[in-house]
Amino acid sequence: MAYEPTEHHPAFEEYSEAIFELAEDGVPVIQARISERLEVSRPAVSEMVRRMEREDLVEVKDDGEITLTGEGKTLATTIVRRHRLAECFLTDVLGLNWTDAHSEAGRWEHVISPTVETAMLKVLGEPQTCPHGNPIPGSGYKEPTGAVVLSKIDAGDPFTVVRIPEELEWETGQLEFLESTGLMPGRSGVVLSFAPDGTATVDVGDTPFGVGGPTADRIVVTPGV
Amino acid sequence: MAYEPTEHHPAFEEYSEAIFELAEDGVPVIQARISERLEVSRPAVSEMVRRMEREDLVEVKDDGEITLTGEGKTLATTIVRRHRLAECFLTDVLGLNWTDAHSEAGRWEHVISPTVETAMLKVLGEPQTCPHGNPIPGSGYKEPTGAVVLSKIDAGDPFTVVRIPEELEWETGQLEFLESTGLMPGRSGVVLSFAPDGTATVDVGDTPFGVGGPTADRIVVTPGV
DNA sequence: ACTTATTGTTAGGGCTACTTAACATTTGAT
DNA sequence: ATCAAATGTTAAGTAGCCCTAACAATAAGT
Repeated sequence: MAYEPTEHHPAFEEYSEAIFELAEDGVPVIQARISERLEVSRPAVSEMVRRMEREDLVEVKDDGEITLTGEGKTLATTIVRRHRLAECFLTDVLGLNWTDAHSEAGRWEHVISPTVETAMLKVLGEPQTCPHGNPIPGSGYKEPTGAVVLSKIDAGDPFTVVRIPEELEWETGQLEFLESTGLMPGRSGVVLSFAPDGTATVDVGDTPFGVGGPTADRIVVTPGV
Repeated sequence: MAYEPTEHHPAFEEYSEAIFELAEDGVPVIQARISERLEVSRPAVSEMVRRMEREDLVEVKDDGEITLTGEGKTLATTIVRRHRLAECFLTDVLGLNWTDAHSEAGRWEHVISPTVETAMLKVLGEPQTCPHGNPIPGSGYKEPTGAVVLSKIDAGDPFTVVRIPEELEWETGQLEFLESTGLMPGRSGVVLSFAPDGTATVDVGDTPFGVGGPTADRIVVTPGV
């Protein structure tokens, strides 16, 4: 059928999303970080940021920090919402695994229309988070009080997984690993020990396994069962 | 997430699909027809056909007729299959109407992976045609014997709709009209009369209505109920 | 046969989004 | 304070896909 481009340039969608998620993950939003996450060269980011500034999607502070404008935030939350909704849909309705759902959703997010979005929300019963526990913008989700990162749990103490931040999903192999070990939102376990380098050994039901320090610094959990 | 381009260039997918569907509709496959259906300039088609020839997706005969090579046909049927499967999915699972489903599917077809395709087939129970009655390539669908176009039915005789060819779906307003009148696959009706200009007046249950000659020349039906 | 319509191609551009190479600046660590 | 690492920018170039204008060749109608 007639070639139908997206309303907004797909690249603007991708960059807005990256900026939103970097901020969400607490990473300083500068060009270098965008370059890494999107795997494009720094000059490419430099150029795109200039264009997005011209289009009033972002503002760049004197120290280089990039923030989304109102319009930019609208675009970003729309894409993030569609991404996470698509992940729910792909796992719950089509039975895909975490890993596949994540990469598929990276394409779906640019193709989902408001009509489809509404229909998906209805079929799924208004979910509030994606399968990895990240909030669906606009769903009214509130992170449980007392949420901390896994590395803050004392050795010997129990915990319940809240969410796997987007930053980790983007590391190759990470989702496969977490899904295979069962370290996923809603699951409870116990921290058995911490190695000097920060590696945590945890038990969520099956065989205990190690979680690297940087990863344990990012996975959000609540203390207790 | 990292920007993931499609395996094949989206334009190649779009052109292959157009070529496949023109042939399916019995329209001579020449550049001018592709130009019209995709709503791009003739030079654009000229260039793309040259590129697709270079990539071994099509062959151009001396008289200008364009045919898909084996590889081209594989690509085309893949896209057409995903398009029609998506239409089924969008109507049956997400409850979209015909018109929306058709335009959405035009984007989905480029985004659906083999994994998702398999999952959709399963959820839908291996459908053989899209909601408009067009065969899903690879489904083993056989058009009913004795199928003819609506304009071949004698005035006063009953008929059952088999399919609305892709060519009509692409005309703006056509799907809305057909859906609103109920002239859709599986429905039976009676041809009340033919005007001198070929316009057919039909009755499929509600108020009788007229169907233009060119349209009646394309809608496929079987005689009888 | 002659005119008109249809079709395809060249030539010359444009826009988006990317690349590498090279350079300037800033930040951090010792 | 200095050297190295990190960051952003310029410049120049590429690929993909599109456009208009102009032109040549073919097909069709009177």
